[in-house]
Amino acid sequence: MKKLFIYNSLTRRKEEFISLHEGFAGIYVCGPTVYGHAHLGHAKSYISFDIVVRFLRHLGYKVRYVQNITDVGHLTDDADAGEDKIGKQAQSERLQPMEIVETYTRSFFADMDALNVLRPDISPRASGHIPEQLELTQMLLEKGFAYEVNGNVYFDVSKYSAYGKLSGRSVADLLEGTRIEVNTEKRHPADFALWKKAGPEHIMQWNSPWGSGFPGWHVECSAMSTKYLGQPFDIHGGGLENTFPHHECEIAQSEAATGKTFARYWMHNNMVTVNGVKMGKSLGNFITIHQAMENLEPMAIRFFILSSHYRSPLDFSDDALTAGQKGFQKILTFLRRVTELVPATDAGIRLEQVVSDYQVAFENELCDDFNTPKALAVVFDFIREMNSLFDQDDRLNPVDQAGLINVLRRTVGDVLGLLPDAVLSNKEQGGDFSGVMELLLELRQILRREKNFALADQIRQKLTELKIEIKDTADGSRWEKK
RNA sequence: GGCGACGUACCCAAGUGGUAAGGGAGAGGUCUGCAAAAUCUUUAUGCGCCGGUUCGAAUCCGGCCGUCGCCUCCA
Repeated sequence: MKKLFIYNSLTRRKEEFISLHEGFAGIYVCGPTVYGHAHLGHAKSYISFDIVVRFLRHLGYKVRYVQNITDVGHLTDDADAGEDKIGKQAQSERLQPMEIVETYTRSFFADMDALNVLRPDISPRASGHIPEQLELTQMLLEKGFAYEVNGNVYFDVSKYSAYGKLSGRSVADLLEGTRIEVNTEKRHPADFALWKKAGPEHIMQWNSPWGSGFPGWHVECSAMSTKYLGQPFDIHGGGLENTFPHHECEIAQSEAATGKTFARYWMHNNMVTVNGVKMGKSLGNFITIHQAMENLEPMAIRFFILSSHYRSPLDFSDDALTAGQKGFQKILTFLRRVTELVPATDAGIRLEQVVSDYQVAFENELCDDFNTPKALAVVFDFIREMNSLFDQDDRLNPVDQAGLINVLRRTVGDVLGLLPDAVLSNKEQGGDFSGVMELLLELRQILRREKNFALADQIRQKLTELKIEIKDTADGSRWEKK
């Protein structure tokens, strides 16, 4: 198996990835809180981790990918004063919380499907794992890492000396200049809730040894990740903005409770900005994936996201997106060209070596912390080389043609996920009116032969307006739906 | 105020010590009746600014300027 290097946020270094169990990889990624439609930030995050999963599989790992659905406990505000996001949305839409959860969970998966993000193997819901969360909380109480006050249970940060090891903060720093309001119940302002007492206004609440309530947000990820992946497990992923406090708290809870390492490699993807400014719920400038897909095809969005590294911030601007759209189109055009080349057994050149070199180069880039921009550069270099070759001699051995199509499907398709069936079938010739198109092209050939270019160009122009592009080549005309 | 990133051509974006990938846009050539597609050439003696280390720095160190993130909900 090839050596894969991953930047580990915990050590702030690239490290060789060595999975806990040879040939297997367990990965947990913080999933969405389903109280609204997914936005471009989700797209970047889940596409980034989709690449991780796809590439691990490509390398031969058997991957178990767990990504939670947060449907309870995530508050709108400071952990002591806020409302439950789901509950709040339920009130404003006058629906049951679980209706909200269903609606936005389905919406989330629909968007992810459109972006060709593979579904996780397990999508556990927080509300479906209350016992596991209670158990972890209980364990922390028993071991003295937590304390109960008035039906609330808090993690005692002062008992866990490693608190801050992921985010590089010290508990002392947290006291200075902090915006955490002092809650008299808590022994230390940095202590965080494992279990919250629920007032009557809370629709979602469960019985617990400390009265009726609901779990704190951080505890779900600790409980569900280790339930399905064990502890320790290989990779924990999430958005950079969750490094603190969310991930820091996950580590504290899990490692304090069991005395074992929680996750071995931490991966954080960077944020999305829109025209240079942060895309934030509070700023009201966030673009949903659904909105973005009104103007752009999903694969153009995916291509654009992959054209920058996952640890770099990405700015969505019209110019950049247009460039992405065109770049992606170039790959499709090439794939079509290869598919349409007429195989010739007497082809002089064999491509086995160059195809295999290409695949190795492609893999090498991704082995370096999933460097998708470089991998794409390898793809484009290869395309240029092949195009140049076919411009001189378009005879291609059938074995090479199959090999070429295969390697593109494996790399651009299976690993980068840029060739979903929808794209391939959409771009294929045929369809109900292909006969009509052929007739039209034939007539146009006659016009051109008679040098009636005015009329021939008019037909081409009209078709262009109908999103059908005509290309006149030496062997005749071709058409393509745009 | 604390912690942390980043600043590369007209735009996007790789590159962490050895002499600036890739995509888009622009210019010119090939092909074409013309387009489109493809292809070739070309567009940063320079990588925010100023110092330093080094035979050699976009890459390391220090200072400054600027942008952004986290510390409060966010992927």
